Amino acid sequence: MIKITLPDGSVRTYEAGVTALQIATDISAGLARVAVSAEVNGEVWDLTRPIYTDATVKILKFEDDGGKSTFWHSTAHLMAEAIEYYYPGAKFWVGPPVENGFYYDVDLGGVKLTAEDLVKLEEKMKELAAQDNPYIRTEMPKAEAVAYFTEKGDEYKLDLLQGLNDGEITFYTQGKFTDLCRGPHIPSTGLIKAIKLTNIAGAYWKGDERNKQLTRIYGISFPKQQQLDEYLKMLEEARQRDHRTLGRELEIFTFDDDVGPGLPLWLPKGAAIIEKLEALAKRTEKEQGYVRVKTPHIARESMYLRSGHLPYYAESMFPPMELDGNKYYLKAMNCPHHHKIFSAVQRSYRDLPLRLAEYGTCYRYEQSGELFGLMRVRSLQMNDAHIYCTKSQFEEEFMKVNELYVRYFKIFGIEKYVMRFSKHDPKKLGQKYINNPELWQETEEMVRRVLIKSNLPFKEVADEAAFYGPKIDIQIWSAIGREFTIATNQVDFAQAERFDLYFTNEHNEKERPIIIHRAPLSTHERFIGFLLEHYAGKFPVWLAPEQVAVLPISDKYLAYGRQVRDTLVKNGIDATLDERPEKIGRKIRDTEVRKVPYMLIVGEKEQEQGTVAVRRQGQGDQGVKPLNEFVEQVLYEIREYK
RNA sequence: GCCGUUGUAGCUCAGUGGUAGAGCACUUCCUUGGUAAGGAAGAGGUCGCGGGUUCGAUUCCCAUCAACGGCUCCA
Repeated sequence: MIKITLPDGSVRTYEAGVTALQIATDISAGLARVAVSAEVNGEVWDLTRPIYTDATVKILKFEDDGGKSTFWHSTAHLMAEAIEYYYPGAKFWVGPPVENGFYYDVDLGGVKLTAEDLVKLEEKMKELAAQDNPYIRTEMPKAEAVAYFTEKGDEYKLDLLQGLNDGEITFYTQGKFTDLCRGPHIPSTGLIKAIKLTNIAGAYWKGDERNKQLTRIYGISFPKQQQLDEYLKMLEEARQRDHRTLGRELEIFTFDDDVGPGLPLWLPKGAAIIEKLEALAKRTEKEQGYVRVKTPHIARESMYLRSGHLPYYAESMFPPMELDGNKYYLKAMNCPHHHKIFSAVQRSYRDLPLRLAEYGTCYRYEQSGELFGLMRVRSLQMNDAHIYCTKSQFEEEFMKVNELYVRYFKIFGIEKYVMRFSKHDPKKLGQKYINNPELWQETEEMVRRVLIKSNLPFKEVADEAAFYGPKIDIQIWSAIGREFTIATNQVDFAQAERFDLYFTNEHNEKERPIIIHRAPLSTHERFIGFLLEHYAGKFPVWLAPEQVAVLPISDKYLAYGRQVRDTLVKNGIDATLDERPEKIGRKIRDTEVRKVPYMLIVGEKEQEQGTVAVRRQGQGDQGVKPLNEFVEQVLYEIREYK
């Protein structure tokens, strides 16, 4: 007999070999019906796998994390069965669950799938699901498995087998499909009630671009049709929130073929947002002891050879232009220019830390397939600054930059982000990273110390550092779920030497500064792209390109409307006047759609009393108040970043 | 860069081997209306660009550019 401990702490006794499904049935028939897998001693198991020892068991439903991945992984197998039915020679690589659904990478031997094929596969899957075939787990010795796939001529599964040992090789069969798989799986296909194959894409085998490209089919499935409907609705809402859609609708930015891919044009409203962001950054940086500089957009090749960027970055820089026998590059980063400013003047330890800030415009030749709205572009303006400090000042400076993120993120209400401590990979020293193992270790230790001291949650990731040092990246997600680095704080122990940067220390000796590269507000492009989605286009008052719209009831009150608008503008508020001969309902609607935070409705009463009828976007009528009171209120909100 | 899909009016999208349509937006006129769409008329496209097939291509084929979904790469 064995003891089974359930999540509520209760213990039940069973014969050895009991399955989680039997336990679930004992708890309730309803639970057994919706159970998809079970967590046995912390591992996710098949419901039908016998348990022979004492264990803690948690029955997983679809809604549980482990449950979803089991469910989706099983659906991937179901899809594979359908693929094998229509494309008998198909060879399968891996079919894991992902955040939303699953995919399977498959070699179809040159067959190209169309959207109609997906529908066809989907129908077949539904048919196979309805057969309610059980997923049957079998173990197999390695030699036997190798023989099986050798005969089948399946190099992909043979490759997978290489990494496995005897005793850990299991197969799963449902219906006519058998796959090498670690599992676990749901008990049978009948649980899968709703299926949607979402798209087809190419994916390099093992994620290496030198390898063959396999066909990847993405899909998602649910135990109930209603859940699929809700999911599709959510996708549609995300699409509405997409910054590319909002950017067009709200006239923030545009692209044009004649200008070129990845080169955004900022429309007046986009430019207005930029100005407000810069005002925030400049004011904050001034408070924190930064000084501003300006540098050209191009520089000679020699500077990028000196900085060490060319060997690492040449591919992602625009090709050089030749002038008088010299090569000039469009700058892809501001740091070398700033280093030159550091060395332009003799520096003493008394000058440090020196914090050089610039909203520099950079150009990066991103691969064409990488471009993505404003989030990934070829011309970008960075909230850039370089801090030159002594080793003993480093921790404090680095910490201050981290505090700056927190301060900014609070203003923008950014809560969903991950701080990533990006380290180097020792195997790539001398290739991707400057070859100086001791300094890597030392600086990574310094960064870790600061992070722990700042009490900020972070995760460490190898092989994500800059070539010149470790960094902290702040990761966010776009509306459609893509991950981006929104801000970065980097240590640079390499360039000071390359540029022969030094200051005179208190012992009258030359000493190298440590450099911090930081961009807490990212680039205008990525940050505004992110903010558009974050606010769903409804910018807070301080940041809105059009803060107040004055809407006269009819043109009899246009003169008063002008007076109100002019008063607002004189106070530095971005206000417009709707002079169209439209009805007030129409004016309100159009202004609501533009997502202008405040509407002031003015008619006879307001004109007589010197008041305005305030309407808040998305919230409706806020009542009447004197104009000067409203002005004070808006100025307060702007000042407080509300 | 690679795989796949798409490309018709400012936007969203119909449509066809015989040189094109809708809604919204735009312009003009009428309406002067108190909290999310008043009415009428009009203008606007060499159907992404370049070749080919054809008596004739926006439609079929090829190439190219761009966008989109992934992969690889990065703020």
